[in-house]
Amino acid sequence: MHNPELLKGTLQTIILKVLADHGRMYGYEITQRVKELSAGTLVLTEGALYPTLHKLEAEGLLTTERESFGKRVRKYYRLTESGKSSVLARVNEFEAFIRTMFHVLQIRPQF
Amino acid sequence: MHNPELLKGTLQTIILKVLADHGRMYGYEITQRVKELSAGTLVLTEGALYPTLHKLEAEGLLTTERESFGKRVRKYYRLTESGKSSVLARVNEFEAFIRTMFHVLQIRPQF
DNA sequence: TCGTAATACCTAAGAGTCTAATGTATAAAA
DNA sequence: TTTTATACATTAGACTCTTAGGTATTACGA
Repeated sequence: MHNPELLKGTLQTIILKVLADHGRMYGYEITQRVKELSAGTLVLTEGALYPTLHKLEAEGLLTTERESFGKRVRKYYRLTESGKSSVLARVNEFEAFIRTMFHVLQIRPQF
Repeated sequence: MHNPELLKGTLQTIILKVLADHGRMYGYEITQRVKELSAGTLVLTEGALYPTLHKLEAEGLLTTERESFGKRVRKYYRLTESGKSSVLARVNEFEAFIRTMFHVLQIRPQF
């Protein structure tokens, strides 16, 4: 991402939506999937990812379960019912924001 | 704006583009125009607006001229040549960000 | 006329979100 | 065997914004 400031405020939405689309995922897996979906432009840093995951869990939107693969431990996250309800709201909010920005910036790009 | 976090990082782009579209404007006028263009959803606070205008001026993207209307003084901002070159780049950057977000969020809304 | 709202500029403290750096440890690849 | 990738996590500091405060003029309604 050339301007990383634009990303601010979208991280929770990204995490929730990716989890909604993929079911159960662990942190590192989320970063790799987002990198893939964004063709390498969007790289989630660990300093942003983990605190956000913990926060979403504390808010009751995610639950976790630890699983061992040999000596390696992964912490899987999945949406709670509350989390599932939130996803659509967050995505709608993001879309509304984009529509507003299109009006303000007077642009109407072809997507 | 329901989620003001989404706005972060877009303020400079908004100011530059609105100035590009309207020519010469003063601070308060910018807030009103943005409010109008966003149907009231996007309200620029003064604590964000003025420091940003000063910063853009310090970076050479804007120039100012004070003008008096009776005893009231307005400070008009306009794009410099450097500012004009920046506008398109910023808007393109924003559009690229949106395209990336559409991929990551797996959405393709009708605008 | 008198108070309030709108206009018009500005700064500062603090909150929130992120990056960069650091730490620990295992597994795979060169 | 050394580096890279995997996998978790925290912390200091940077950056951007909101909230609150300050000053002053003009317009409007009671």
